[in-house]
Amino acid sequence: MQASVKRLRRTPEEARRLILDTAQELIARSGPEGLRLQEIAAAAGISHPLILHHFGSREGLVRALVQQAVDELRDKLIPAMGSAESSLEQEFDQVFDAYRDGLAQRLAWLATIDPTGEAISPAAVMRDIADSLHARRAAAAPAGDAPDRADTEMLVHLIAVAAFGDAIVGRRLWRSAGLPATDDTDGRFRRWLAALIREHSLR
Amino acid sequence: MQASVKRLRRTPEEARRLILDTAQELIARSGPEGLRLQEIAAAAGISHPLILHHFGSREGLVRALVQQAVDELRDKLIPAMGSAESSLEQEFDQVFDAYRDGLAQRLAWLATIDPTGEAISPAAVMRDIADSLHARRAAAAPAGDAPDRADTEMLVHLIAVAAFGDAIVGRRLWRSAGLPATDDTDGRFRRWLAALIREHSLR
DNA sequence: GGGGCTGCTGACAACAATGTCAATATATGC
DNA sequence: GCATATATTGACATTGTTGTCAGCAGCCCC
Repeated sequence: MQASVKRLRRTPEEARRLILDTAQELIARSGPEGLRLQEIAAAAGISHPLILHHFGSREGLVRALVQQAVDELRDKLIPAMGSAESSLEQEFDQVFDAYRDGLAQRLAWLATIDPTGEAISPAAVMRDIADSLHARRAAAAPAGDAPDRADTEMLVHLIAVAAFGDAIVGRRLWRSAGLPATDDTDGRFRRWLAALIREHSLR
Repeated sequence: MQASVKRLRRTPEEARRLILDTAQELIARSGPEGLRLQEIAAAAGISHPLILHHFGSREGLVRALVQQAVDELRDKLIPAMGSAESSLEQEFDQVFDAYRDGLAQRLAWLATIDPTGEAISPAAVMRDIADSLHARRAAAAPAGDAPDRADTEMLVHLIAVAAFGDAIVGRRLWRSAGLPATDDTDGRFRRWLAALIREHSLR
């Protein structure tokens, strides 16, 4: 009666991709707290030992997940803050939007798993970004009045931590301030911050 | 042989306090991921059913934990940002330090447990803080040039999200920027941000 | 000092989670 | 076609975790 379903055979890369993507969807929906192999397997339409086959253990899967989150952030942040053409406001939208779809939550999860930050190699993402931005600021500045390199580093840090914090507790804080937790409020904050930065850059 | 140890009998408040405090220590040390009733009980020197007796279920304990984290943040933030006497730099130190000892991690944990922010009542902490700060700014401003209320709200939001984000991913970002992840770097960032705010407030 | 309220515990129940293993199916190379 | 490699699975083992329950033990009150 039941037509025996043909068993799929993926390449290892496809299988790993499928598992990681499904796990991320589940995390984005209900948080990393209740991440179970069975649940991932059911959502992906596979059996749970397959996950162990490809990642060795649950911990191996978690490592791959956080590593992917870090990579994803890097791949979004570099084009967002590195492009020379877009306006500051557009850049801010890109940076703030980079944390959407649960990426900020995954990074926060990483922070609770690995508080010291030793397990995951940070790479030199922030340095690259600071380099790029500093070159632009130097080019835009009037001759003989190049901005301080340290100033640029602080600026990059501020934007990074503010966007991250906003993604995680922003909406909560707006409600606590009596303001509507809407896209409009989010946008007003971004524009206000952009204006603050611009005002600072112009001295 | 074994002298039968006298069994302690606490008041319900004492018992709850003991359990919550030990749980927080464990979270601060190894993250909320591996928070087990048995483990808390062992660390507190009690039996694990006692936790269930006082909190009903594991979920009840978690609710109490996050509620306490929110309360703790409020109790630290209001005096930090509300005091009229201290300098901006001192205020910043207080705000940034408020997130120490794993409080930021606990709040991030709350964010992953309750992403929408409905479960925990936010109270009007941010509004109170904004009120207080706005009154100060209005008093300090020259007559007829009162600062915008919306501007103060944005400012409070910026400081809150930046301090929060810095507490969680700050050290990681500094390393990624090629800077030392030390108290000195933290302090330089705080002072830089204070200068930025001051510069803005003065128009 | 005796009785009752209830904080507290040990033992157990029930279940869920990760991990193991032998067996099967599918693609690839010859 | 046949053999080999390995992705995949069902069944099972093991361990750990939450939750239940009956009974013990301090403390208060009379």
